[in-house]
Amino acid sequence: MTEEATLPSAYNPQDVEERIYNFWLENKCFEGQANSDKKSYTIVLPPPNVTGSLHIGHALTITLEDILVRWKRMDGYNALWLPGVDHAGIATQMVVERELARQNLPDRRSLGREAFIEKVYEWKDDRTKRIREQSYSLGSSLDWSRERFTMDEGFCKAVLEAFVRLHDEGLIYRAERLINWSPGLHTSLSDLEVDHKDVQGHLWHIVYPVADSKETLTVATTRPETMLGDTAVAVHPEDDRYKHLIGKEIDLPLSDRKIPILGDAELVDLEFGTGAVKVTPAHDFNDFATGKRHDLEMINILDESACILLEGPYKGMSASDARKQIVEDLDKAGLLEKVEPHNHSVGHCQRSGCVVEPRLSLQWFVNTQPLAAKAIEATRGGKTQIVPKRFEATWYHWMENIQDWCISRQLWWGHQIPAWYGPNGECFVAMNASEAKEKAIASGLDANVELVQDEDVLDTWFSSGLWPMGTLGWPENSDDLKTFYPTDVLETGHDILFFWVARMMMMGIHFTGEPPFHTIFLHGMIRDEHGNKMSKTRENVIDPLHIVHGSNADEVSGQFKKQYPDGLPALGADALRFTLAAMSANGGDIKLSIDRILGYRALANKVWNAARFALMRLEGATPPPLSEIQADLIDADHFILSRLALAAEEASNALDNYRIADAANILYSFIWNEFCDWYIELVKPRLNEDSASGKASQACLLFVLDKVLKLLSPFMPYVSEEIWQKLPLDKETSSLMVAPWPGNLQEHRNEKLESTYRLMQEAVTGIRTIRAESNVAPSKEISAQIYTEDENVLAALTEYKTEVQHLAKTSDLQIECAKAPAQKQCSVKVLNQMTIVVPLAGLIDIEAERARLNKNREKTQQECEKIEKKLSNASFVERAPADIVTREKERLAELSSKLEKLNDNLKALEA
RNA sequence: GGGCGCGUAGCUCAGUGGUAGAGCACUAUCUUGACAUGGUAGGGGUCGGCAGUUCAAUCCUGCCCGCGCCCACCA
Repeated sequence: MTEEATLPSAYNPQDVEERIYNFWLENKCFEGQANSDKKSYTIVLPPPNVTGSLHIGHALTITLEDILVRWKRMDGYNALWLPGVDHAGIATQMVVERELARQNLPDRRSLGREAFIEKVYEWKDDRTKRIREQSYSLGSSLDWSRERFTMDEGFCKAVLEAFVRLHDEGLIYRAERLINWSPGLHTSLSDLEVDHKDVQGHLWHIVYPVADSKETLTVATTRPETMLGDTAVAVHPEDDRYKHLIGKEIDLPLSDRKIPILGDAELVDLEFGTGAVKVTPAHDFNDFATGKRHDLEMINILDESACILLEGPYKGMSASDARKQIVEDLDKAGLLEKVEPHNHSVGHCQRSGCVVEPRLSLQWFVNTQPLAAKAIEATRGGKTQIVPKRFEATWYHWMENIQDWCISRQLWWGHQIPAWYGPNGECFVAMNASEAKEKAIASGLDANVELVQDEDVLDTWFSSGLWPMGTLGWPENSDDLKTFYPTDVLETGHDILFFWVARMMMMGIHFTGEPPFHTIFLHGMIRDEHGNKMSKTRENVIDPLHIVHGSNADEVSGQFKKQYPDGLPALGADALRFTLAAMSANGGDIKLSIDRILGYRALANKVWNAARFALMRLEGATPPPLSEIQADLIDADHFILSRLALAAEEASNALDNYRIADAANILYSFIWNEFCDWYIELVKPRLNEDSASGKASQACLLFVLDKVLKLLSPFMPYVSEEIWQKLPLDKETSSLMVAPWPGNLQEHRNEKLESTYRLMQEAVTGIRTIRAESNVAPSKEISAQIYTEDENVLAALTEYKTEVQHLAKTSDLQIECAKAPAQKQCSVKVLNQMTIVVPLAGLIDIEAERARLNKNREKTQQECEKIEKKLSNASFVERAPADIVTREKERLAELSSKLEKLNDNLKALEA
């Protein structure tokens, strides 16, 4: 045995991962080639937010995308997987502001815009580095030479270009509207950034006096404080209780104003509350629409922090304080009729958690309907498919009901809106200040006019929406854009289907005429093993890097402390990747457990040891290629080759259909249950024989191992590469990760051989079962007899006698074409096509044997009756397909014969 | 209010119109020269309930029960 051919007895990822990753980097294995002759395959990584570090969800994204990209790269494609980070406007600005506060540094406003942005850039650089290193740790084959950032120079250009063009086309406009406002963050939000939560509130019934009358009108509201901004009361025009009041006025309590009573069938639901609704157009979306319909005054009563703005007793109070005070004042005045508990849904800011206020303000919007129409067309027409298909329903529902998108944010961190204003509010949208000035002059403004740029920045998702094209060079028609655009697959969590994927589809199609990808591949959310959301407060977070590199006792989350008080060992990137891949079925949520990862770590170790075995036995020699020793292969070899060919085909098909979990499971069971459990055991006696068969077995073992490593490489890139590098093979490439994908091994398929070879496996398992049930030590050689009445079975078993003897440890094995004679002092196993008899003189426990036979007999009897019943049903025989009927008949014959043998043996036992 | 999904072994989940599966856990046994992160064998399921379609339903249809998620401006 040569020194270099030995492997340690257990796979230790820590010894391997960093070295292998650097090897790939040095060999530029990850880089896509612009202008390549090969067909391209492109995925852009969903850019992580620079706010933080990678969590387990990112690990899933990276795993699934890396598997696809590594597979396609091996399969001959010019693969590009492009990394980058997202500036994540609101989130990052918030995190950095919090960080400044934590360090007792001056806050954002005292720093000023420029200095603050500088601070954010420091944060961004630090985080980007960290995210990059974390990506390395997971083994991601990202093309780092093409790494992008949503605010790098080229990307800024893309964003400006997109904004200016959409504006020129009339698809971006500025308008005063009611928008979602975050009083905590002092910025507008898009509809999607508002989370609606059910809140237990109240319905206050307030008495509104009708002007110049003794009558009153009681309104019901969940927000009494907004009555300061009421500009009407609405009733249903058909409501007999109130319709005589329409056209009259209300003396609005607590305000010195009169407001009209109107009839509005759209706003008012006769059944709800009192049937009379106070209308506050500046603070409620429905009321806003009503205000538009009736041309009502819109009174803004709240400032940007949601405190009362109006002069008077409530000025400066927060909305909730004002509510208390107003309710109290109304009560004192005898105007509070009653208060009912009432559940309703309240919008909360997705980032800060504060209650979102509808706020009237001047903002920029995208007219999304024309853009969405084309995205719908692309998915309807099949140019872009959504996997899994069930997400199409939600996709269409959302796309078809899309609302205009508020894209301006009152933040500092982000792409500043390329609009400049003249002294009288004239607005000029341009790529830069000087172009804006040109436009201003062209419009007739003075040449010395001072223009001021819009202070606001764009919604982060506006820039992310340009990610696939922008990262490849758009708006320039760059080589990368020509080579890699449209990209192929957009893989991401289904939670950002609307936020991100929909926007990319709309923007991509609008600007390039092509959908940015042909497949939208969505995965689920990762939860803890009980299905709970992972969160710091629950202490159930699994940090991917703690899995990969291990973690000490302090780093282990609370939930795992009991189980792993000393921390976790390094389980390796391969184990984590394989786990995530194997559990990712159907785009469903993943309930992740450490146990599961441990199980797949064992797979890495299993492969490692299979290779270790091969290397030890090959003793450094390179066997001839399989093609040269074809004639010396025996059925054991042909069998595993055929099974390998099937596994390779099925795994490739699964990948083709985005069934990553299926592919992983196919490989797992081939490697473990077929290659290791059967083939390696079978090949052991032959490997070091000095014969043609011995040489052939070496060649075959190595051939299968090589293919296994290739198939496994996208899933477990590290362990497979490390082993492959040590194999005595003539290698096509310097790295496994760029070696050819063994998708087509059809020439090795041999289904007929597989079915006869299974008889050998059945015989072995049968003898082993008898051993186990009769407590015969595995080390003890026994003798056995196999009886069959089928010539073909006899021939097969005779052919594979050596294998059976070896695997079942039977020194004396007789195979006979006869009905099994009834024998005493024997343990008997009756199978469908054979009966196995193991003489156990003195060892046999008659009672246990009888119980076993009886149990088997009962089961067989039941089966028989079931089939007999089926076959005696005339309509079954008539209407079921012929092959099903034939199969049932054959089974019945088999089972009856088995039953007969079982009865014979039971009788013999009594004798 | 609308939409989507789930309910299969103790747990986490695959799956199929015609003989119910995996991993982990469990039981017994074995340290044999690849691997105890292992080997061998075993136990364990009226496939949520009810009805329908069908020769045949865990699978298709409907209803019901339980549980998730998404969308929606329900004063």
